[in-house]
Amino acid sequence: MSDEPKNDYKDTLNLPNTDFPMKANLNQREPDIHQKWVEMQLDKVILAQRSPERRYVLHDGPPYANGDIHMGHALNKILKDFIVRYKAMKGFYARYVPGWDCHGLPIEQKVREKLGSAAREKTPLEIRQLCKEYALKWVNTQIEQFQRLGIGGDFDNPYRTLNCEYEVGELKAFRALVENGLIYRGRKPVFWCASCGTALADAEVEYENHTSHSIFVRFPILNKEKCDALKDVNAPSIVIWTTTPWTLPANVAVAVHPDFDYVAARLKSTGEVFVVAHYLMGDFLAKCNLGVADILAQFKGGELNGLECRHPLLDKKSVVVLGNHVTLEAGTGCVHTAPGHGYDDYLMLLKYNLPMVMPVDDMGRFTEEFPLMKGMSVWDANKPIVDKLAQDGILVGSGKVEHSYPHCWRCHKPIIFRATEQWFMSVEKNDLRQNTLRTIDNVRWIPSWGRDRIYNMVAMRPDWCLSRQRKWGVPIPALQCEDCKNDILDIGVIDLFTRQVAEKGSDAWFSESAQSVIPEGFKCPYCGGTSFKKKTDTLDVWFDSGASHIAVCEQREDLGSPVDLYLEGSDQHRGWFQSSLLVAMGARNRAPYKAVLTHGFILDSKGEAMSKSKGNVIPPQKIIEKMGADVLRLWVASEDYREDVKISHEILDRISDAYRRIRNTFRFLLGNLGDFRPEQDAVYYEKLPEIDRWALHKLYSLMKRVTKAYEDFEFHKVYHFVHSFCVVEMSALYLDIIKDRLYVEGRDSLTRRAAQTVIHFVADCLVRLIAPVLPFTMEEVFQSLETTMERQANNPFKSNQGADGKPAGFGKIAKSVHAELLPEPREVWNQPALEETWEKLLRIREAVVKVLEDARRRKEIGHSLDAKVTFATTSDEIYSLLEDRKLFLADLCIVSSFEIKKVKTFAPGDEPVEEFPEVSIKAEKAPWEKCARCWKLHPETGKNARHPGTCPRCAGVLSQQKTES
RNA sequence: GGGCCUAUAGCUCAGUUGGCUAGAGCGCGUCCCUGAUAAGGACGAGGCGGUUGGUUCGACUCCAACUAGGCCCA
Repeated sequence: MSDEPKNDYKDTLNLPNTDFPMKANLNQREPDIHQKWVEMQLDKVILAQRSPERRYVLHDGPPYANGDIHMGHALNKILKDFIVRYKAMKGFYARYVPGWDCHGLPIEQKVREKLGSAAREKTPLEIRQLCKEYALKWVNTQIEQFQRLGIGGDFDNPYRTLNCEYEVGELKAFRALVENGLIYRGRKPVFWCASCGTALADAEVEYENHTSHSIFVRFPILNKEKCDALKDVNAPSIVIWTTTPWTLPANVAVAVHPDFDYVAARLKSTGEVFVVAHYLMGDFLAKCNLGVADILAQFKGGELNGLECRHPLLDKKSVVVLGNHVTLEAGTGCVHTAPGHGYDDYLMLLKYNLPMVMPVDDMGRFTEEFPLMKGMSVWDANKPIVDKLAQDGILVGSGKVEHSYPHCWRCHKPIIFRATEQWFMSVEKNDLRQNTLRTIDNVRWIPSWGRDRIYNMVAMRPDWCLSRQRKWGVPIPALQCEDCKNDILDIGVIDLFTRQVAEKGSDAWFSESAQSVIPEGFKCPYCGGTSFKKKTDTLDVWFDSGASHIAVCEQREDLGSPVDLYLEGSDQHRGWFQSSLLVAMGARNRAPYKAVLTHGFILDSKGEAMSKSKGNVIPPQKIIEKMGADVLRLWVASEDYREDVKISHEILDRISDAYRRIRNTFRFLLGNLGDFRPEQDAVYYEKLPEIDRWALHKLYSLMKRVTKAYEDFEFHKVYHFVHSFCVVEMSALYLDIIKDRLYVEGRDSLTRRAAQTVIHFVADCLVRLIAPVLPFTMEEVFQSLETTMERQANNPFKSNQGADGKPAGFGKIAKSVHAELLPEPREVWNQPALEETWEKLLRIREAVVKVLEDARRRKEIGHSLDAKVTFATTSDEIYSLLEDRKLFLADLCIVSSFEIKKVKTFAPGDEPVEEFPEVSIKAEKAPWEKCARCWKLHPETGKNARHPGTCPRCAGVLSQQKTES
């Protein structure tokens, strides 16, 4: 409010000016930008400028269409988007077709849940219709959510596993497997609810407490002479422990661990000899009240291999097998094995080719295979079986035990494990397993341990059970012969059905007659029968997605198979990576991908998994709303995703800071380019001041490093390089130093135009370089830059500036940064010698700045321009380094005066600085007047009458300005 | 219990084949600026390298065990 007249020269300066706002307001701006992309059909615009010959395909693993996306989805899709956008800007015809997994139990379950008891009255077709509506609703929701994240790709033509075309492709894959003889009918134990009469999926099982019998049963060894350790022992029996007496009729073997120590122990009381694990002997004797026993022999479980025992209930034998699943946690270390009633037991069946015995029917009653209790429910049979064992002297001990036991989610009755007929894909036939293992080594796994992970799994995995007793899925087109009841898979049937699917979708299996899929003259291959009915099993959903390379990539002309990259979470080594690989190997005898990239999981700040119960879940929607999708994307970029990634509010706050820093750097660049027309104003490289060339060298180095990081999929390096460039090289150094030139010098002066030339390059290169990571913000910058520069077609700038003669992408009026090409660093910018010199120079600057800080603490100066620096050195090298640049040193350190002196020794009080023993630096308040315009202190300030209060330089600039106007 | 993986400052990351007083940026604290201003600059304080053993003249780097955590199985 002072009325003292002020020499205000502010209006004569070239201060930054831009419409590009400091505050991002991403939550509002991002949807607008996305809308623009939709209007201009950006994806088509990009592809139109690329050649399909040079193609890059990232094939999308389909998320399951049953809910809002979570952070894991966001991580996965954003990473994919980085790659696709990068490849597109690299000049590739980059294709990304998003997909959705639409079939399967969880959706069917949700639909049935909603229907409640009404579900029973619905026909399969009605249920399927509801499932379809449910899935499509979520597909559409997720499309919106992914697009809100800035994910590009063909969202107009995504693939959905429920589409006819997809189902046709999937059946094609299935047909090829059938044709190659890989599909067979077998038995496998599944969860079974005897009261509902149905198989249950894992998700339909709930664990509740249950009281069971706990019994120890002896298996008398019939051929002890086969085992050296036991041949001299009198009448040894192996003892097993079980909590399900009713499974004993299905016993075919006893499993022991090959490496555990076992003993033959003779009871002091009765002289009976029992074989149990050494470690568990005491526990066993106590639980069965058997008193003490003498150890007669001790040996490894492996020595028992192949012994035969008498079956406890039936007139048959039970063999001893070796299994690593045997533990010493409870029981006797000898495990009753009934392959029809347990998964480990079933694996033993596969390993030892044991017989499959299944004396229990759909309603949980014994069949004639266990005549003694035929027709009796297994639950009712427990007691009589225990009694019978006791009666026969086979029971060694018994009691009750309460433990958690699987129950049916619907009727809450305890369930049983029971082998049923299923369709399998063999991993052994045609050497499939070995071929697959070999193929694994021809795929690039990133990180490399992915190879070991999937290799071990494929090496160990059992045959793939493909059938599900469910309605919502692609039906397995199998028929059953009405005469001999055999199930039949026939190529002719599959083909007829596939033709129907192409028209009507897989609903046709339920809507059309069996007759309609039976080829003319078809006969049952087992009995020659001619009447058939349709079976109603559907395919495992993992088969749906596992066939996508055939159903989508092979089907769509511009994709093709194998594709360049699959990119999913590391859990997919067991899931999609493997299902896709097996289908491809079985059907095509090659891998569906050239490379597989995996990311880790999202953890909270403590490194723990996120869960509703822990309350540490951060939904992506919340972050987008609060901070914007670009901030979330920057977070993805900042994390090394090959390991698990952490997210927390602190982390996001840090990222948000980094985002603002990058944004503001651009704002400063844009603000200073308002009057810069590259085609007229750009300065030749050779005429640029040294520091400008240094800045371009740094830009060159940044571009090289960032490009390499993109190539290696190391986005956290992209983030760190870019952020550090903005903070260190630009804000703290170059931009701070050139402010004087930009603001103070004449608008059209060479030195100001030189600085603009550099920051123009920086802005133009940086905006493209970061576009894949921050698509919204960089589009905003790019548009602002375009308007600012009024770029022209046929820009002459490119022809006279690039020493290598290559256009750097200038000169075209592009509508979107994402349709642009990445900037090519110009070779002239690369100046390693300059860099080396400048490292020294900058270290000296650092020392000077520290001395300035001392002066500031002494309250001698405020702004660094208040200072006058006197620099003395005993070193010839340092002296000449500075002497060569003496007119520039004051600007470099942003001080008003910088004097250098060569000295022999330092005077007292002129102690050398810590970093340089041969350098002494003094900073003091410059004894001159401050120029009202440029704020530098200068001896001649105020001597020009026409421009009071200014220094000679400013007076000159002002006179010039007058002439111009 | 098995397969694969992780562990460096409050946070995100660097540390080339074992040889440094373990680095950077952010954040934090203090100061400066008020012509990038809900911005910008400077200085400073922060680390027992998850723990314990071993190999070595020397280990954040190699090996083993343990602990904590992650994914997938059982």
